[in-house]
Amino acid sequence: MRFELNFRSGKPVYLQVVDQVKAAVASGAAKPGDALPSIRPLAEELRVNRNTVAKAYSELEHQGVITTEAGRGCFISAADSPLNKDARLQLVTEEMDQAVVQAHHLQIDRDEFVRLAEARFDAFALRRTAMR
Amino acid sequence: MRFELNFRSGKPVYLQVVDQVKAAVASGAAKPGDALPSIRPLAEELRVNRNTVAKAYSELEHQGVITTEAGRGCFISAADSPLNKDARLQLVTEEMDQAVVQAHHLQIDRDEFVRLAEARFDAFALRRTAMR
Amino acid sequence: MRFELNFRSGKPVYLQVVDQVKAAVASGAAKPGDALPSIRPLAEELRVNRNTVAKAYSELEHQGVITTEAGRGCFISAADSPLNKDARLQLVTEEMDQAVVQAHHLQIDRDEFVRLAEARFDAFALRRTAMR
Amino acid sequence: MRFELNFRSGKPVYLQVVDQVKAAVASGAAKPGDALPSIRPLAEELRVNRNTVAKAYSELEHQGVITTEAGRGCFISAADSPLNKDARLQLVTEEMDQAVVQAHHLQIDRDEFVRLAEARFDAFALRRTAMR
DNA sequence: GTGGTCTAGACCACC
DNA sequence: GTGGTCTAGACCACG
Repeated sequence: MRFELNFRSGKPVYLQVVDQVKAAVASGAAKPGDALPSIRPLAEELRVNRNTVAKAYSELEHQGVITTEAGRGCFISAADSPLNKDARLQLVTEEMDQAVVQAHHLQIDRDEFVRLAEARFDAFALRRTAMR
Repeated sequence: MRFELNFRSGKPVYLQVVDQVKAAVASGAAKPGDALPSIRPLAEELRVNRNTVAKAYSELEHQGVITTEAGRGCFISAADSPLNKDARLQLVTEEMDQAVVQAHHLQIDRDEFVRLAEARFDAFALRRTAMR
Repeated sequence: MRFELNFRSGKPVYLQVVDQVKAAVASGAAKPGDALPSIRPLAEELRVNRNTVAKAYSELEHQGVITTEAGRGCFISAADSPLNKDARLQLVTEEMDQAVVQAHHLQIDRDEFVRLAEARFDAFALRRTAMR
Repeated sequence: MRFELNFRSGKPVYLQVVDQVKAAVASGAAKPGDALPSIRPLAEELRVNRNTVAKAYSELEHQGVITTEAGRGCFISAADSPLNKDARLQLVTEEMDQAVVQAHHLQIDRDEFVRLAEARFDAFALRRTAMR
């Protein structure tokens, strides 16, 4: 599982982690029983404080998304069925709408906007394969 | 103009107001010249402090979305960002990246993502012309 | 960095701080990368509320003069305004007009005024190179 | 006596009037015994509230710069000797420095800055002759 | 320790 | 009535 953090978005980092784990579960990419990265290495990789990762995991446990087993690690709990395609598209649509709104205020036209969508998607895909 | 606040999302309240005003403008629900709700009554309606609404409006003014006239009120301004092209693209890229991250975690593929970008851009453009 | 506040000038305190930081940068006394005083100690030293200093720093960040890193501090940023040329000229024009008004009321003629513009611009440029 | 107001400077309007009257006295352009415009017409001309002009005049009276004679009007009091040239240049220099600082942050070069000084001085001079 | 958000309530400038 | 500035003091996110 890979996390993408944006330190400038104003959204608390621990919530970004929470939301990304929940998204992975919702899509079926993370399945019940899968292990999450342990706190210390993940904190180092993300360059955030251990407390921040711990808070995210604690919140996830509180929401019933994961269970922590002392000394062993954190695991995805037996969870709700993953969301169907429409529901997942709906969640991405909410993010996309934010980008559309920003584009309107900054006078970015349709061509540029679509080119940007392609370019950024490809840039992320490339980074992922490169890290394998 | 109707606002929907979520006090438990972790997203700052003033930013929720900012985003909702920007969305209203981008969707054509608010047009240049329209008056925004006055700070004090809106704060009461939303059950937040006056300063919180003031901070949202101040941020909107910094972003060039509204203009405030002391003693008169706040108004939607004619869209015309004073930022240069690079800065504008950079800001839209940041929003787009959030959608890309969400798409990856929810296993939305490239084709669907680009189709979504086109569809949402067109949806907003259509609503704006319909409101005219 | 030393600040001189005048509480009876009618000029908002936070704007006095903003202008003095900008002046320090323009004169070379503060260089890109330099840390600004932390908000709390500075507020104490200036005998103003913490929020007032925070507002000044927030304004400076909006203007691109500094960058703030939550939990670390505030730093002078590399000068590179994201505004387009028209907007930049417009802002300088507003400052220049205040000098012109003052000059007219104090009966400074055109030649003296232009010589003053050259002399002060050069004085700042010289100080910046000397501080390097 | 002509006033130039800047509603966007953040400086209270009444203080702008106060400072401009004091500048005219300091330069010798306004002499003891000279009448100031009466409150109501001036407020109309400047498009500000009568209270704002009244407050400026009250402040000037408090500072001993003018005297008001009920039913007759406001007059420059017997005043300090007007400032000499150097002192007046010093006052304009303070304003000019603000413009230089702004120019530095907005990457306006020397040529543009000097051209701007000439252009704005001429623009004001032109407006004044046109209104005669 | 750093900066960020929010509240409660004061006073000011302006219409 | 409008928005703007400032204070005092709380809690949060982060290192």
